[in-house]
Amino acid sequence: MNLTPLAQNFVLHFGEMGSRWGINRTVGQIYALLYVSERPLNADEIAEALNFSRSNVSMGLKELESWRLTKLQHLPNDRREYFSAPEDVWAIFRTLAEERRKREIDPTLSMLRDALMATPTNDEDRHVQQRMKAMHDLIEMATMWFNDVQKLEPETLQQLMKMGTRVTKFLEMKDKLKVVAGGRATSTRAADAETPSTQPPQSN
Amino acid sequence: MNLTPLAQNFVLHFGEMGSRWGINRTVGQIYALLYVSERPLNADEIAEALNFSRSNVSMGLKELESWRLTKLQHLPNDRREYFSAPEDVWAIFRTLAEERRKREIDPTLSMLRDALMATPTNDEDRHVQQRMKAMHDLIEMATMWFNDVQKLEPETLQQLMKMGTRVTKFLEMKDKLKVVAGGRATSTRAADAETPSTQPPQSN
DNA sequence: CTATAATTTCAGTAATTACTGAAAATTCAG
DNA sequence: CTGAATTTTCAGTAATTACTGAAATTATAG
Repeated sequence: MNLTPLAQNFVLHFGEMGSRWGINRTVGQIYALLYVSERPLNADEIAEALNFSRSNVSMGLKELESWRLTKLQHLPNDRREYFSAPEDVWAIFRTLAEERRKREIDPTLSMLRDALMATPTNDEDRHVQQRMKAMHDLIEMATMWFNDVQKLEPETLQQLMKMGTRVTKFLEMKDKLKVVAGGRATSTRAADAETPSTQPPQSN
Repeated sequence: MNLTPLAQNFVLHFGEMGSRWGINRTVGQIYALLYVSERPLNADEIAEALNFSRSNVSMGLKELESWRLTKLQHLPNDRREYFSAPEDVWAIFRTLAEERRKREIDPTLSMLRDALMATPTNDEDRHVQQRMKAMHDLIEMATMWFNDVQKLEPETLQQLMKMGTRVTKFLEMKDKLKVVAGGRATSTRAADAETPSTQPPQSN
């Protein structure tokens, strides 16, 4: 196992990136290596290619597995386990986002929700709650949106993204029509994401 | 400066979260404190509230500043600097994303682009490049999309998100028209993911 | 200017996190 | 079963990152 400079470079860069996103360098490198490899690799090959101890690789793989970013398989007449990365970059991205949501966003949301249940006993806490509410609502909305989007076929999503803000032209049109028709302009299933007190329904 | 349990809890949680996202605990806590505080705080107040050394606070604030997440101001008859967090959570989120893009995504894209310029001399590198291309394209598209979206008014964006995947109905329609018009039936059979059998109501 | 208040820097140290090698556990061919 | 191959665990150590206090720097009131 000897990496070409091209692969080497990629792997090192991803190690760095990983560490900026709360994933350790080693794990990032292992992942990058699997990602660019044309065939599944066993732990010894990984250890050799990256110059890590066998045990370090074992731990890294376990970590990756917990993120559901590796596929495990066996080769005929070989007892060793072979690892590879899923090929579809969209799927990878989705998995990662999903996992982060479960681990970090959901607990945060739940903490915020709990905190918002308490009845504030003074002005300071009243203000703290207001701020928490603002954050809670943003996160919740983003989460729900992501949840929706996650169900789309990559192609659809891709199309959507490529359209960029042009989608809004559609909304604007729709809105104008509604306004003309005399109704409330806003309203969607947002209803359950409830907008209390703060804002009156508006149409710009 | 004595934090209420409510604020305390929030601050600690954000410290934890920060560290999972590559921002150190201290910085996360300082930010959270500023975020929930009803008035700007000076460095000493922060140090006291969080039990950090003055110098640690100084460093933390510098870091936050580099992320453009603090506002600095002066109070009448007071030489000290007072810090606060921007109030608009959408703006905060945008700033953060923007900054991360500049620091992490852009360099990655540029690394990938460079690597893709090289002419591969063997099959292995050819494959490595293919994988890099896939990742490059995904990241680039997401970045461009984000760039577009960033320009939207928060309200518009909010509206879009609340619509969730229903925006795709529009695309489907557009597509069907194309197909009928005799074209290539390419890409989006978006629907089969999870098309509800009935037309969703456009407004309630 | 000068004196003092406020902030920043930074070398040293503490705390945390990453990594290793040896040993234990698991797996499986024979 | 047995024993060799493979993987995992984990205590110890290395490396990294965070934090502090003292000293230096900067800002400003008088």
